[in-house]
Amino acid sequence: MFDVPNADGTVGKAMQVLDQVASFGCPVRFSELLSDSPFPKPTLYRFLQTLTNQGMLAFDPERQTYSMGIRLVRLAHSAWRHSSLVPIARPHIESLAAKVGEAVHLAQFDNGHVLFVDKYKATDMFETLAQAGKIAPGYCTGVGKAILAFMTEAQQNHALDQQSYTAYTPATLSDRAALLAELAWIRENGVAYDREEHEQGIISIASPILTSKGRVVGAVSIATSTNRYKISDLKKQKPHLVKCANLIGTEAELWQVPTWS
Amino acid sequence: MFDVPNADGTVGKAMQVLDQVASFGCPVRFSELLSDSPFPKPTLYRFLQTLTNQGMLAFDPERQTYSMGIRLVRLAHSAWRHSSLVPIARPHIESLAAKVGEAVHLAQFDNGHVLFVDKYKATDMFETLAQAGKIAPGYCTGVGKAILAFMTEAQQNHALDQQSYTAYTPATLSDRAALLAELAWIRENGVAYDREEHEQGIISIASPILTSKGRVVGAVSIATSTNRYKISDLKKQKPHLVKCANLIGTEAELWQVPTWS
DNA sequence: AAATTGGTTTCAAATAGTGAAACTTAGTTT
DNA sequence: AAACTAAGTTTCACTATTTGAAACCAATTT
Repeated sequence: MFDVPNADGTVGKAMQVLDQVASFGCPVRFSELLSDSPFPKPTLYRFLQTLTNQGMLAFDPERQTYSMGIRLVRLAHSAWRHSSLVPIARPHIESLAAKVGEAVHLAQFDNGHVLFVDKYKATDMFETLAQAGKIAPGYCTGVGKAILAFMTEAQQNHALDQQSYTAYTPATLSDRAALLAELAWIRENGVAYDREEHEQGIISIASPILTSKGRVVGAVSIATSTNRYKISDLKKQKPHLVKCANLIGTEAELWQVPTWS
Repeated sequence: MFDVPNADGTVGKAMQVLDQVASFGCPVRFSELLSDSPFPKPTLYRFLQTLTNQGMLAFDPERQTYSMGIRLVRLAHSAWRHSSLVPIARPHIESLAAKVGEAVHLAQFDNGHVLFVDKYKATDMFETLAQAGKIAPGYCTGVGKAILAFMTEAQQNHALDQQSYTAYTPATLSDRAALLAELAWIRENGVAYDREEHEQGIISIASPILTSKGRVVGAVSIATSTNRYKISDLKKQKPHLVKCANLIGTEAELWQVPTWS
């Protein structure tokens, strides 16, 4: 007998509210949230109060709007430094970027989405901060497909249910069957290609990062523009990319936390 | 009649658990958390489960440890971009840094602590990411004192209660009375100085960022080392610093959210 | 002055959280 | 190998918290 999906009690609902505010991507008024909320007025109201009290949301009394709270920045700092692959992967990412001279991305999976946790572009260092934390869909990015292909069946099913299959470009795999076929191919081949499936003119090659027990923990990719390279050029980078991913994978396992200032 | 401080119900407790995990700063086992937790075993256990389910924590099944979850990175990205002063302040911070040739910091207040949300050092851009999200005490940093001095009395009292008054250096103002006197001076003077109160050899001048209604929303500082400059040199930068803070303050007010990529 | 909209508070009913104790592994020790 | 121990998980009756319909309180608008 099934009970409703997975509400995770009061805390789960509060996190749902957090996500909702985040999804607006800008300061938002109570009534705007209410009109798009599964919760009744007083319930939503109390959640907003509690979360604001807690610093997870910020309330602008002049404008009467809610936005994401500053406490999240502190907590995420911790996440970024200790839980993500960033500290381990950094040096490998950098040297790969130096070697191939193209943008290298590091991504992890979060609730059906690909979350970019680091980005290294040989030419400019500036975008990094703005990029870390960005999300992209799983089904139509190199890193996304690389991760999906190596999930356990249960994880994969769950994740595939969460995809929207929007056709961003003519090349997008826009249904589950097409994606499943592609994933099978990726699993055999070891790496995934993004053939302008998410953005016109952008292609990439991505490799999953696996622990020795075969658990996927993320993916690395080399991304470039069709102006400069073709998929066949990216294929040549496969050995470098895979080596980099393997290094990160094995190190992630041995990892003992550093006291990294 | 007082009831217990401010627990904010179940959600508040869950956030307390989140903070506790963050405070370890490294992957941590259930028993380590338990031995330092106000909650009984099953209660803590359930919170950890829920938070992990929600992606606010990450559980490493191989090592059986908890660390901060990747979902926080996504949420904080939103916070950093939309709720913090960063997007408004960036250009002003950069030009100030270029003008004075020293490190410029942008900070906001979070639960008694100073939280650095951006840092610009003319010479290297690299530290920025590692620095954003870092925290420091309020009572012994330039930015901290600048913010404290301009809070409402209620906010200030609350914040002063949260300070530890640890004497990091001989110059630290290590009790509430001394700090209060200093804050009065700062309020008159408009800017705060850090005379090696937090770290030996590091001094700074900091200005609060105020809205037109006089609400403090953060602070900017110019920080340098005693090897290069003295407090009297920093005093000369006061007009530049204050101008920068004012620009940020007025813009923060007019701010209409951008659809910033 | 009446009506509407946006935000806040009340309060009894219902639900979800609590934690002592019991249980299950996995790892030691005798 | 049996007996002990420590770490993690589950149960279940008890209780505290959450819930949301309805009422209330500004501000605006008509």
